[in-house]
Amino acid sequence: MPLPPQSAPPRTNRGRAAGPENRRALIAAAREIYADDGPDAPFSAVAKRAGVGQGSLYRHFPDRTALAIAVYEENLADLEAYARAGRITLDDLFTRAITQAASSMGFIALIESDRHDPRVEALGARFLEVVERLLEREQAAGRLGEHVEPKDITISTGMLATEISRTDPDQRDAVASRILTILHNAFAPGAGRPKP
Amino acid sequence: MPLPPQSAPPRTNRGRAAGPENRRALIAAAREIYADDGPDAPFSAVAKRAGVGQGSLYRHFPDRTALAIAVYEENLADLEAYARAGRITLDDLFTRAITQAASSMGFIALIESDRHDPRVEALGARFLEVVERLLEREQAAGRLGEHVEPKDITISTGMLATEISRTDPDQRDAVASRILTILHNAFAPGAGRPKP
Amino acid sequence: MPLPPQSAPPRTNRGRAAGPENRRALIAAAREIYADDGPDAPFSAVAKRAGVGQGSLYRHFPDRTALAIAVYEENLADLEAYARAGRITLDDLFTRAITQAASSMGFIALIESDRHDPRVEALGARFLEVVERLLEREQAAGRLGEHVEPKDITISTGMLATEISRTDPDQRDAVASRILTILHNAFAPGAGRPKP
Amino acid sequence: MPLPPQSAPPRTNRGRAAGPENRRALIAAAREIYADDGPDAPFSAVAKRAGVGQGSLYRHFPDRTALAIAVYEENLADLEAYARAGRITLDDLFTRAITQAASSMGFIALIESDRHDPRVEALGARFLEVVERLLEREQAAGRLGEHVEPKDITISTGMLATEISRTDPDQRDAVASRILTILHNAFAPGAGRPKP
DNA sequence: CATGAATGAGGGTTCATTCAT
DNA sequence: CATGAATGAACCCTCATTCAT
Repeated sequence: MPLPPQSAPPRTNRGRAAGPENRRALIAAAREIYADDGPDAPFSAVAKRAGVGQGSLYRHFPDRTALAIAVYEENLADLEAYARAGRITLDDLFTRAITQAASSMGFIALIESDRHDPRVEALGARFLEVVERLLEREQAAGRLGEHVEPKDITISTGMLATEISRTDPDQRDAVASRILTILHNAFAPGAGRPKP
Repeated sequence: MPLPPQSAPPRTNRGRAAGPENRRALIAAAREIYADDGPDAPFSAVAKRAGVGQGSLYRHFPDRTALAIAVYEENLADLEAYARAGRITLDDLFTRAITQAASSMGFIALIESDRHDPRVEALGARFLEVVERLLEREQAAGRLGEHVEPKDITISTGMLATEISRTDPDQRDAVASRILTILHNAFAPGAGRPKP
Repeated sequence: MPLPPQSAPPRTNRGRAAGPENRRALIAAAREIYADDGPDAPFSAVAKRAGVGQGSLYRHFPDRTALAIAVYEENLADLEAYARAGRITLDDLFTRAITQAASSMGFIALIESDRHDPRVEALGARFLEVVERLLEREQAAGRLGEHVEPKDITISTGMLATEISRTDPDQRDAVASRILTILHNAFAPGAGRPKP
Repeated sequence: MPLPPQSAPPRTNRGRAAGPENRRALIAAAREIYADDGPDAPFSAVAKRAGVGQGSLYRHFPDRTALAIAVYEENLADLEAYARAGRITLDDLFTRAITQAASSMGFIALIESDRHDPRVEALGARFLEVVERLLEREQAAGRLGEHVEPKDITISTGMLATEISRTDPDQRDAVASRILTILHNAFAPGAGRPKP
C-alpha cells in the first residue's frame, strides 16, 4: 500500500451546516452556467461557479440529469404555485417559458435526452397537469379553440423555450413576439382545421 | 497474440484525384454520423466513417462549422433545384425539414451558434430567397394568409426540424403531424390576428 | 422530486458507550467488504457497511493497515485459542487458511506491504509461535518430516490463502485440494531432499 | 460551438514512425512500473515513464489488460523459444518465474482477474502447452513423479511468482530457495500420495 | 495530397481525509 | 465521542488538432 502523497492541507471545511447552503448554491450556479454557456458546459464548471468542491457537487447531484431536474423542479414548483394562486393564462405560460428559457428551460433539451428517466417522467406529468387545467378553463371561457390538445401546448412550450434560448439576446424579443403570434393564431377559437 | 506489424506500409494513397472523392465521402459520412449519434458526436468519427485519414478531414473542413455548412449547402442546393423546377409548397418545405431533420437539419443548431459567420449568413440568405418566392406565390394564390412573413416561415422551419430531430424516432410521425397542424392553422388565410 | 430535507437532525448519537460496539462493527464490516469486493475496495465502504460515520472509522483505525491488523488479530486470537485447546494439526491450519482466505487472509497481502510495521511484526511472531509448537509436536509424532522448518509452513500458508482468495469461487475446492496435496507430499516424513 | 481554447503548442510530434518504437517503449515502461510500484500503479504512469502521451498509450493498449497481455506475451514467446530450442526443465521454468516475477509475472495477478478474457485464455493455453510437453518428457525420464499433473505445475508457478514478487528484495533468494525445495519435494518421483 | 499515429489538455468521477456540529 | 458533509487531488479516458512520412 503506497502512502498517498499529501501535498497541501485542504482548504477550509465549512462543516456539515454548509450542506443545504451548498445545494442551493449549486442550483443557482447551474442556472447561471447553463444560461451563459449552454447545456453542454462542463459539469465541473457548476461546482467552480458555486464555490464548492467537486465532491460536493457529486454528493448532491450524482449526474447531470439530477442537477437539471433540481433546477427545473424549482421552475415547476413556482409555476404550480402561480397556477394555484389564480387564473393562469396561456400567455403566462409562454411568458415564463421565454423569461426562463435563458436560465433553465434550456434544460428541457437535457431532460428530453433522458426522457425515460422516471424522475423526468414525473416532472413531465406535473407539467402536463398544469397545462390540462389551464386548457380546460380557457376553452370553457372560449379563449382557446376546442381543437387544442394538451400535447399541442407542451410541445409548443418546448419549441418556444428552445428557440429563444438559442437566439441572440438582442433578437430575443422580436423572435419571441413572432412565435407568440404564430401560436396565438394557431390556438385561437375557430382556428381549427382537420389534420392532414 | 500475433506479433504486431512492425511497419505496415501506409494504406492506399489514392493520390491527387482522391480529393473531390474524399470530400464527398466526408459529407456523406457526416450525414450518417449526425443522424446516428447526434451533433455532439466526435468530429473525428466522421473521418473514420468516411474511411479517410484525419488529415484529410481537416484539409477539407478546417472546423465543425465548415463541415456543417457543406452538408447544409447540399440540402439547400437540392431545395433550390426543386423550387426552380416547379411549384414548391409550404408543405414541401416542411416535409423536407422533417425528413432531413435526422440527417442534416440538426445542423441548423450547430450553424446557429456561428450565426455571424459570413458563410452561414450567405446560406441563410439563400434559404430566405426560396421562402420569399414561395410565400409570394402561395399568398397570391390565396393558400397562405397575408399576415405571414418570410421570417415566420424560416423560424417555423427551424423549430420543426429541431423538435423532430430531438424526438424519439417512434414518435416522430405523431409529433410532426401535430406541429404541422399547428403551423397550418397559424398560416392559413384568415388566421391573422393583431400581434400582442 | 420531494423537497430535500433542509436540516435533518444528526442520526442517533449513541454516545460514549458506542465506542467498542462501533469497533466491532467496523471489523465485521471489513471482513464482509474485503470478502465481497477484494482488498482494493474503498476504505470508506467499510464505514458505510458498518453503519458508522467516517469519523468513527478513522478514530478507531487511522489507516488501512490498522484495520487489516485488527481483522487479522481476531483470526489469530481464534487460532491461538484453538491451538491451546487441543492438538492442532497442519491440516487444521491449512483449512483455516482456506476458509478464511475469503474473509481475511487476503489481508496478508495488505499486511505484507507494511512488513516493517512493528504491529505487523508482532502478529507475525505470534503466528510463528503457533507454527513452531505445531511443528515440534507433529514432527515428534512422526507425522511431518524432519526437514520441514517453521518458515516453510508460514510461507506455504500465505501462498495457499493468497491463491485461494484469487481463485474463482466455483474452482476453489478443486484448487485447494490440489495445493493441499502438493504440500502434504512436500512435508511428509521422508520427503526431504537436499536443497538445490 | 464554443471555440476550444488553444493554450500552448503541442510538444514535438515524432510522426508516424514513432509508432512501433512507442509500443516497445510502453511495454518496457510497464515492466519497470509494475516491478517498482506493483500492479496497482496508475495506468498513466506507464505513459509518463515511456515518455509518451496518454493518447498513445490508449491507442496501443486500450485497457490495462491489453498492456499486461503484451508484456506477458513477450515473456511467453521467449519461454516457448527456449523450450523449442532444447530440453527445458522444471527448474528452468521456475527460475524464469523467479527472475521475471519482479518485472512481469506479477501480471499473472492482473491477468487472473480477467480470467475470462479470450486473449488471456489464449495465453493460458500456450503456457499449458509448454508445461505439458515438459512434464511428459521429464516424467518419461523419471525426473518427475507420475502423480504430477500439468495443473500442479501451472498453479505452482503462479504461486511462486506471486510470492516472490511480494517479498522484500533482500529476502527473495532465501524465500525462492525455500519454495523451490518444497516444490521439488512435492514433485519428486515417489512423492505421490493419495489425495485427501 | 493522403494517411494515421502522436500529443496533451480537459472533463468526468472517485475516494482518502478532515472537521464543524 | 459520533456523525457525515466538504474538500480537492488523482486517476481515467476522450478527442481535437498537428505533423512526419
